[in-house]
Amino acid sequence: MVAAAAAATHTDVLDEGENKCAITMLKLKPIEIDSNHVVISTNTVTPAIQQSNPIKRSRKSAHPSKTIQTSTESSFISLLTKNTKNISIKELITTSTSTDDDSLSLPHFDEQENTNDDPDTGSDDETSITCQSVTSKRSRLTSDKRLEANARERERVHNLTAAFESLRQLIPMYGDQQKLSRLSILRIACSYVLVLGALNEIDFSQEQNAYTFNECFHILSSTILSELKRKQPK
DNA sequence: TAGGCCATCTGGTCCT
DNA sequence: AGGACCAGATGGCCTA
Repeated sequence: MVAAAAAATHTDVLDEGENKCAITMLKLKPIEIDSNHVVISTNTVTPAIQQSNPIKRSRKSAHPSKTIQTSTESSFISLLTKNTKNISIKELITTSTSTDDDSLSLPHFDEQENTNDDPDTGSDDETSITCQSVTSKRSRLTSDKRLEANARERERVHNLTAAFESLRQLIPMYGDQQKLSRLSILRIACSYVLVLGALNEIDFSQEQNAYTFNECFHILSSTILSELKRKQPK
């Protein structure tokens, strides 16, 4: 199936016989979709994805300890930029660096007693006062809530990744060695929908142009070729 | 080495 | 009110 689709997509213009062959092959694809499109499941796919890519998982798992401070800093500065338009960039930098310890590397908990002995965070110069006045307007999550939210967000993104992987396996020109970006997957999938629609005499195009099958197939072939050009080594 | 891509964290906003 | 969703920021990996 993959090989057949791959062969077909390397020919932009097909004659009648090849078209019939392509139609026959492409008609097999919806059957696969019908049988597989419900594979995605929050409870089943995500663990598989997590285990299928241990290198990335382990690599990314080491990420938070190294970047939480800078990430929080950037978010903090961007938040300050949003909320306090009268603060200059220089002041923002001063604020972020003057409180660069626990106050930035960890969330500021509402119910946590701020009996911090740290002289830096305890210093009540103008910048720290400004910082406190800004942070008091924000709704902070507790550490447990923050971790739970992070876990949910990871789960959500993992599901998204799993859905992309599932979609990638359904589109033509997918080989085991093929690596397509999410954007490429979406582009090819859109073109593929046009082809499937043409096969069933349904116009899925946004403009309702009623593309012919040849036009749809050409669009699909062009899309695949253009996306592969981005990936394939020269 | 620059750029593309992705995972993760985070805070804000929307929805139920 | 809590969870889902979203966007911004950041760093790591890979490739041309």
